[in-house]
Parts: sequence; C-alpha cells; structure tokens
Amino acid sequence: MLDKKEKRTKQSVNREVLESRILRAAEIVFASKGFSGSSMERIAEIAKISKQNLIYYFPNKDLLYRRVLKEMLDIWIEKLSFLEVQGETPEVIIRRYVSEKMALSRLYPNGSKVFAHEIISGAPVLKEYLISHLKPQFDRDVILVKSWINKGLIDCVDPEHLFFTIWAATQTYADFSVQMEVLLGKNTLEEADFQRAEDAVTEFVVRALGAKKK
Amino acid sequence: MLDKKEKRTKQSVNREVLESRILRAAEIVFASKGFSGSSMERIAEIAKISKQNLIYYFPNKDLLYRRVLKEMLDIWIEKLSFLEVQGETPEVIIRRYVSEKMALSRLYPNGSKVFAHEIISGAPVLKEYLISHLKPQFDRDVILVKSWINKGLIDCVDPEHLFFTIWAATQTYADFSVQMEVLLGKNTLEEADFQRAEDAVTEFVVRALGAKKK
DNA sequence: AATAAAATTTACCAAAAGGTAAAAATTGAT
DNA sequence: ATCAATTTTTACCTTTTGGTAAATTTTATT
Repeated sequence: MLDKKEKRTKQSVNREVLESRILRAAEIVFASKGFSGSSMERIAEIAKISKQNLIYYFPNKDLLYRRVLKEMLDIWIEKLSFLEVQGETPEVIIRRYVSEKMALSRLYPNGSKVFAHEIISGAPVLKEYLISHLKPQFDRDVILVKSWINKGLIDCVDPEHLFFTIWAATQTYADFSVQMEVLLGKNTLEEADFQRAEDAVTEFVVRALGAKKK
Repeated sequence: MLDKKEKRTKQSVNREVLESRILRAAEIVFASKGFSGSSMERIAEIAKISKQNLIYYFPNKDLLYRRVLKEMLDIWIEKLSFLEVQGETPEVIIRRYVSEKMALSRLYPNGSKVFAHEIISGAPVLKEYLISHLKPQFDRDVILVKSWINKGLIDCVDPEHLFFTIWAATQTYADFSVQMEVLLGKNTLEEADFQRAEDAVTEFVVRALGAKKK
C-alpha cells in the first residue's frame, strides 16, 4: 500500500457507511441516556446490527463515546471560530455568531445533547479538552470583545458572561427542546420556530451590546 | 393514632434525618449520571448506609428518582410564580424573577442538574408534569408580558423566547458550572461569580425589554 | 478456482445492578 | 423485663452489560 488514500473498494465504502450509521445510532442513544446510561446492545439495535458486530467496529464503549464527542467538537470548532473579518462591525460578527450557534442546535441536536450530558456530569472526558482548546479560544474572544468596548463600538458589558448567555440561550434549543415543544404546544420544533428563536435571541444580544436595532 | 401529626419520637426523627440524607445523596448521584446511569449501590455508598438499607427506605430506584425530582419542582414552583405585585413595574418584576432563578441555580445545583438530565433525555418522567403544571403557568406569564407590551411598558419582544432565554441563561450556571470554572480559571464558582453573573444576565434582559438602565 | 482478508455470528463469561426474603439486632411501649 | 414494631444485615437470585474467543461466512485478489 503505497497510496496515502486507501482504495475505495466496495468493502471500504460499506465500512464507512456502516461506521457512520453506528455513530449516528450512538449519538441518539448517548443523547438520550448519557454515557453510563447507554448500552452497546441498544446502540447496536438502533444501528441495526448485532452487538458483537458493533464491537467489531468499535471495540469498546468508551472509544465509541469519544468518537461521538470528537465528531461534534470538530464541527463546533470549525463553525465557531469567532474570527474577525476585516471591516466587519461587532454587530455583524455577533449576529453571525448567534446565527451559527443556533444552526448547530438545529442541525445537530443529538451531538449537542451528548455534549450537555457530558458537561453536566462534570466533563470527566472533556475537561482536558476544555482546558487545552476551548479556554485559549475563549480568552482570545473575550479580549476581542473588550477591545470593542474600549473603542466604544459596543456598550460596556461583561464579556465572559455575554458568551455564557449566548451559548446557553442557543444551546437550549437543542437540549431542552422537549420542554419547549410542550410549552409551545407542538410535537416538534419546526424551521419557523428556530427562525423565531434566532431572531429573538439575536435581538436580545444586539440590544445588550447597545447596537442599534435592526 | 388519632393525631394527624405523628409523634416525633427519637426513631421518627432519625428516620427523617436519614431520609433526607438519602435524598441528598441521590441528588448528587442522579445529578452526575442521570437516572439510568446511577446505581442504588452508589447512592447508598454516598449516604453511608448499605444498599439493602437504602432499599428499606426507598423500595426502588424509580421511586427515589421521582422523590428527588418532586423535591426540586416543589421548590421551583414556590419560588417561581411570576406573580404581579400591585404597583410594581415590569422591570422590578423581571429583576426579581432573574434574581430568584439565579438563586436556585446557586442553591440547588444538583437538583437543577437532575432536572436537566431528565429534560435532555426527553422528559420520560416529567413530561406529564410539564403539560399539566408548567404550561398553564407559562401561558399566564406570556399573557402578562404581552399585556406589558400592549400597554407600552416594555418594548416589543417575543414573550415565549424571552422566557426560554432567561431560563437558559440562569440555569446554565448550575448545569454547565464545570465549563465556566474552566473558562474562568477557577476551581469552583464563588459567591462573587454568581453576583457578577446575575448582574450581567439581569442587565441583558432589562435592556432587551427596553427598560432604562439601572 | 484457490487463498487471504474482512465481516458476521455463535457461544460464553464475569461483574454489576435491581431486587426479594428472611434472619438478626435495635428500639419503643407497657 | 417483655413483647411488638422498626431497622439493619445477611444470603441469594435474575437480568443486564461490556467484553473475549473462536467459528463461520462473505468479499477481494491472484
């Protein structure tokens, strides 16, 4: 095998398909029960393979769990760099940030719930990651917001807690969706609900920053 | 036994003490692992009794879980009626509401986490409760906020999503405390952190409503 | 067609978990 | 002191669970 990229035989394609089916199944189960409450048997059932076959692809539960978390974090990291595009106003950057965070709740509710279970449980697996990856990025973003304040571009707000509030307000549409469905009297949150939610949250944040109304 | 209230013998007092010790232990374990992930053995261990003795007091795990949830909900219901005191402005009411919700996160982080696990897991136990108790109260509160808008007391905001954001922004200080500790570089959230958080969240909400700054 | 590699199934297993049943110990009331 | 009620411990039991090991079947390569 001299090729870097492996040959895409029928077998290897099937493998990929099956692996991602397993990961989706695992995501569903972990989202519903957290790590300790989930069983390999149940994951296999949802992936429509035998437990032993599941173990063939992911030799243990821990590994599978970490893969599910990693998949989600990779997406978040990619979509959630709070990068400053030249010439953009804070308001534009913040609006995009809220919008993208909300899109993640809408598109990856299960991954989001897995993450939530993990953090609520004390982040036994992710703590190191939070320290090594999230904190540095957070510190940079806080500094950026502070610079906006110093330049008078936005009102004086608490930068750390601004982020906490944005995260909470957007993530809640994935994690607590059942509660909202009940309160809004719907079976599932639809596209329109997410749009209203995004508008509402965006407006709250923009007002908090003292930017003018849209 | 003609007396309605039972005699407070040494035994009955001990029983109460032990029961509440068990409930606190259960809260800790359920908060950390959710229902399915928690074991009676572990709860007994933390309550410092044997598993069999735990089962003597709470004959099964389901019952114990429901008791823990009920305890938390009773507190919430009591503290979180969004009642309109005569002559109070919306701003005062909202400030108190945020303040009390934040106090619950500070004072009952474990109960809050148990609730979060339950909702994220699809509210298998609490769904009925949400429908029968929370929704009616929510509907009333939404109507109240709408009336404020109609009277021009606050700006035009989305009442439903206003509540969702307030809940999320306050609850996150209980549920995601580990993440914040990492990001703020602290071992635990202290009184001062909660005070800052409360000020920040309150300010966000008050601004969103278009009330004047404090 | 034959052989190697990959995928799936079958057969088990030890530990953990939720409980039941009953014996033993402790406490309360007379 | 005695007897009943309560509490705690001891002994088990069944089901679930994560995982090993090996046999079997399917697929790819020559």
